[in-house]
Amino acid sequence: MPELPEVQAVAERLRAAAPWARITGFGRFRSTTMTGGRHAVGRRIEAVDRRGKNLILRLSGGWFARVHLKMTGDLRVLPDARLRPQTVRAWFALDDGRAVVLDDPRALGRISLHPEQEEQELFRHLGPEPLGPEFTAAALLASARRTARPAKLWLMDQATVAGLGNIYAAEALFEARIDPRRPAAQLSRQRIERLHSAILRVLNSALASVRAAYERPGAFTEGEFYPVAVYGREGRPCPRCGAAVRRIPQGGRSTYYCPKCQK
DNA sequence: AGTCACCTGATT
DNA sequence: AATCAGGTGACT
Repeated sequence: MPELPEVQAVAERLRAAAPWARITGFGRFRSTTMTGGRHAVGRRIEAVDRRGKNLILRLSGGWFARVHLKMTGDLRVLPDARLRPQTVRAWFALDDGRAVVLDDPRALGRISLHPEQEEQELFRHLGPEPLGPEFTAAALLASARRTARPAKLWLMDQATVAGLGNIYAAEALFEARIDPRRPAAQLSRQRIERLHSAILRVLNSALASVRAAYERPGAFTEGEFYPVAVYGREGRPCPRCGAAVRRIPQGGRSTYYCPKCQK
């Protein structure tokens, strides 16, 4: 599921479940799924934030839970902790009977508990929030000049900008008409400006789609909730020029792009 | 800078 | 049986 827009929607949906009761216990699928769970017991959730693709559950008494959904995770509230699907890999039981659960068929998602002083260190490797004030074309240009990597791999690096993944990196490059294989350091200032605004457009429009889908149960399982131009569309016509969309391996995963209009 | 391990399930 | 999957950190 989750790149930045999906993680943001998860955060917003969780916020709607406030006010929170106290955490009375926790459970986990394996010891690696959640670490430090005991530090959450007796505390209350005070806020839900997002940093890149991470969720932060701020707890009373100066602690927080960092949740990473990885490939297939979802974090939500169930009305009854005892009625949890098999794919729930970790949960916090609340004293009103509800539970906050990490539902993750693939079991790659992780939760860890930390004192608030550790937050800076924990997220030190993350670049600017793309929808925040620090993400400017100038900052993106400076980052591009410091790397030898192809544009797509550079964009997916969480140190470049926090929250883009395989889908939205490909979509932003399509939108900006940039070949994903082109070394980032070669991109002109004008192209970087185009890319910067493409990232904002793609993420904002995905966010609108994801929010709409969340208000309609089942929308995610129906497949297309975001109108992708190239991702997963190998061989289908480019919506801009009609040429066949191509799929190439980059960094061990698939990149989709239009060979005719991305230069 | 590139590859692999972590996991499970869907698809070919 | 093999390959692929919206992620990332730990290895060569």
